[in-house]
Amino acid sequence: MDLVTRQRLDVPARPTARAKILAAAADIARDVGPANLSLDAVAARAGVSKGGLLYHFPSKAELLKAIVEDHLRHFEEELAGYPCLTGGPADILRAYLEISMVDCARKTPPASGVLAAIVQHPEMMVPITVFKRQMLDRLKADAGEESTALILFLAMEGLRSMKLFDAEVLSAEETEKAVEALRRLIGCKAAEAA
Amino acid sequence: MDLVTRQRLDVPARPTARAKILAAAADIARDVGPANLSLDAVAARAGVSKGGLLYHFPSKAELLKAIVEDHLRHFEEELAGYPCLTGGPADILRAYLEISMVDCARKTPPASGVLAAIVQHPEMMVPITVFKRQMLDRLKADAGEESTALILFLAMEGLRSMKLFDAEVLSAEETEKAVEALRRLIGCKAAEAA
DNA sequence: ATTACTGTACCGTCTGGACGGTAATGTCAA
DNA sequence: TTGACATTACCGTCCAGACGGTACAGTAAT
Repeated sequence: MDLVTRQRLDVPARPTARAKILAAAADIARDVGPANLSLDAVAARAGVSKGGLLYHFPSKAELLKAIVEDHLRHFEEELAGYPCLTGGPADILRAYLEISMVDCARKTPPASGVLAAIVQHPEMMVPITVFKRQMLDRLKADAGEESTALILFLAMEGLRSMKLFDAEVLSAEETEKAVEALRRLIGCKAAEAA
Repeated sequence: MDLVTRQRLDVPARPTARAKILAAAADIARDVGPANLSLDAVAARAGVSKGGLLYHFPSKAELLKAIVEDHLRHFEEELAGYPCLTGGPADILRAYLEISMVDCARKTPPASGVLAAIVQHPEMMVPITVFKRQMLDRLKADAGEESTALILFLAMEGLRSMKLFDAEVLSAEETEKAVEALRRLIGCKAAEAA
């Protein structure tokens, strides 16, 4: 079984190396700024040699691509694994809201790594844009009113961008209040539809 | 020569060089990715030599700082210059919403330059964060309900981040619908307060 | 022996920015 | 008026260092 197949099947023989490198990249990006991410620094932080790093990721672009793909896959998985309690409408709205929140609350977000990928290779924004678009479509299909989906989506994107830039503009209380308001918005519209 | 450009920037007697450099930086950042902004490229695009560039901005960091400051100042000026029609409550909410929209609709947004500054020197996020926080406080003070200000703020941040990354997720119609919904939200709450 | 890696040494390129010019535009005293 | 010097605005070259990536020798397990 070669490396590529194993990665695809999610069955790493030594799961530590790849995962450690990805985590290290996010850390470094956060520390020195997403534009100043260097392979040397990532290798050092991950506890592997540069040769080792380049064995797993044959180029910097590949590493950054992997970060983006991991990020997207992870979000998708969490969303798919979210327990749909009611089975009724607005379930996806709710799941999206809650998953986005835990995603934002994560202590070491891989977001800085994603940011590094985007600013160094703008074309890596494409899969992210596609993902977001599909997400919005799902929200729209699930929402009673289009505007509900739009507002929820935009507000979550706002919250996400804040985390992305490490800008703690909203206090924890304010964030909670905003989420509460959005929950009300979703619930209200769902009740209308029912 | 360029009267329009000169008027947009306030004081300088010979504003051409400085303004051209700032504009060139935004263009280059957009073209090659915010992380790959180089002084050589900026100088070439601006039609000045590298020495000339470094005369106006003694270091790359100074150039990036100037981009951020210009951006913030510009937004603040537009907001201050917005005609307050009613003189009543929710005026700032409305002005913030409309100014944000024209700011987003701008054909050549300097946003890529700002992004370049942030990702190369994360500490440059600080003044932006402060600005956003003050903005939010003003919105909260003007809003009848706190949640209204929060939702509006977050949604606008979401829209802004979309433009920042050149991700056209929402169509023009969807954007308009979202803005309409937000206008309704503001108007409704203002009427309640009155 | 092969596979699956690690570690090191090195190379070419790019980049920030230091530096030494230079031409035009004041500024001011004689 | 003029010559002497100062300042402003800019040019073009050079260089040390950092970076991405390659080459290759080594190793431990299968």
